[in-house]
Amino acid sequence: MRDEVDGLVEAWRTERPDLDVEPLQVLSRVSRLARHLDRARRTVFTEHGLEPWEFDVLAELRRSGPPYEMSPGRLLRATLVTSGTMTNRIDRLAAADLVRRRPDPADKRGVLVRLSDEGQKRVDAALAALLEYEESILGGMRRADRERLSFLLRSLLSPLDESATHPGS
Amino acid sequence: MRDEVDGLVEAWRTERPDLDVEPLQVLSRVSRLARHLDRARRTVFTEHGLEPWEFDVLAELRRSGPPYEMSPGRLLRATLVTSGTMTNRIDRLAAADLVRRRPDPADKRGVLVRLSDEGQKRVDAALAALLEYEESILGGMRRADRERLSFLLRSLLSPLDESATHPGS
DNA sequence: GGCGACTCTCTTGATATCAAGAGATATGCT
DNA sequence: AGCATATCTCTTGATATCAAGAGAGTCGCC
Repeated sequence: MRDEVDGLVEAWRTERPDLDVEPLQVLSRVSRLARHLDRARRTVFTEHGLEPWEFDVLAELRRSGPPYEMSPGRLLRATLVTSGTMTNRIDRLAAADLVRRRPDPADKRGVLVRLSDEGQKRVDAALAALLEYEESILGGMRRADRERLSFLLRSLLSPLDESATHPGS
Repeated sequence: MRDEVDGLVEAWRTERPDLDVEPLQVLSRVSRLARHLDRARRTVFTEHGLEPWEFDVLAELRRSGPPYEMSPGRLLRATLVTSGTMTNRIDRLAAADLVRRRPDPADKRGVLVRLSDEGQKRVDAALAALLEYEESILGGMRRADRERLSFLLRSLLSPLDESATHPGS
């Protein structure tokens, strides 16, 4: 079994024998795997009439539970985009009738974004398709290995999530 | 130990109890970790006067070994960008004197792109800084766990690399 | 109660990317 | 040899994103 990263590491070891490139064995694989997943997700979502960014926003609303309604501000913080980007996204989602905007009765500065019935249908279908695809990627991996992998990845991710969530350092 | 993905999975389990969202435990962590790594890489490279895309191109040349020279076509295939993007990148790298363009003596259609001395200095320094950062991320992880993680990630990545490298399916 | 600082959404201008195609040279088949 | 096809780099037009800031409304402190 061999992948692109084995070649990458080998090339660096030849060109930079003075450096310890061992961390690439783990972290380059994470990056490359994520790139493949992005491409595949785009394909899966396209089959369900959604762009990846559309899924991101709709899924955030869907996960929040009934009444599937949030402020743009909360949405942009959850999806890590800027306010200009979120305005643009909501405009296009509303034009496609996947969400609806209404004034926030409690704060006249604000609006609320609510998932439409069609939006919920689409995001529910897209999630099912995504999981089906992801299951096929994980394919033969045994349950014990999946859990081991989740555990190890969590140990890397958890400190990073901490520092991103509490940016006060 | 808890991360954002634990919350994500919990929310989906509440809202979609009919679906098995277990694959997210592995693959959402891969995606989120990659996003953190991208941000951090940007920071590290900026400290060395390079954009991430500049590092990608310069590193590709550096890894190819002396004389650190490749065609734009080979570069764009290695970095997975389109030809228009690569032309733009080479323009800017040449303007910054990190690479030089010259006509290919063997093929009058083509040009060759060669790493300049300054380009090599920059990419060498940036790689060292990147590895230092990556080592700090891996921090306390034991060698045996790193190897286990590499092995499991390779088993996921290898089939995907195959299908991307040989697109004839 | 009134004023200043803060928060929220949306707008503007600039940038990097991609998809599609143009123009020039090379290659192979008859 | 000659012509069609393939290959290579670069150009064009459209799009999504971000950074910075504008305008409207809210909240707290004096």
